Amino acid sequence: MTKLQPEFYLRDDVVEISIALLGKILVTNIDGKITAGRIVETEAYNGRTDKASHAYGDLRTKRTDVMYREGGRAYVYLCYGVHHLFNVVTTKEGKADAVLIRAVEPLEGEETMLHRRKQKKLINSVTSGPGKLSMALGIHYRYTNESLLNNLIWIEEAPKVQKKLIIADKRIGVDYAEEASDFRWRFYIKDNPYISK
DNA sequence: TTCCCGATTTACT
DNA sequence: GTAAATCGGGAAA
Repeated sequence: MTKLQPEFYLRDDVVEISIALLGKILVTNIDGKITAGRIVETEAYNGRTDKASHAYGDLRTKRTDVMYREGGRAYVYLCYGVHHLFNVVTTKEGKADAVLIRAVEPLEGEETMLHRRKQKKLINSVTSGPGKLSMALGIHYRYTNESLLNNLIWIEEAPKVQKKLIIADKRIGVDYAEEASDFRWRFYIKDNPYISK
């Protein structure tokens, strides 16, 4: 399989990259276990100008610093003190754009995913949400800033998803972001059972 | 240092 | 349907 290269992440439109990430394969090699899933749901966060983004208003702190770096690395942060949310940092250095991966469809390492999720049976709830997929794939916020060109967390090439199968809708959980909460920057593959609810 | 709260999930009533 | 879990980041003091 072919790992996505810097050119993919360095394109200048985070929304375009969010759409392009649908169908691609997110792979982790953590604790000696390979797990992989097909990306079926994403959300774009448009850096410093997006009220829903952690970098809004040029906010630059220890946590958000990684968003300002060059595309092609992970931004993972702890949400509600419980969940590790995985983002792909995109575009050029200084823009602070990122794509939240909201759901994947398991492809490899299902047993490991179930074990990490403390579930017995493979049903859609194993990876149908941003906190769930991180737990299933073993992604911890200690991996923030990790390069996606290394061999811990990476994304592999896969055929483009047909345009007619891609749905654009409002982002989830960003009601506080005023007009930005209405932007249709959430993208998912139509009828896929692993979409978050 | 204190205080508030979140790009969520799960287990309840 | 509602609420609890749980803790680091960021703002205020």
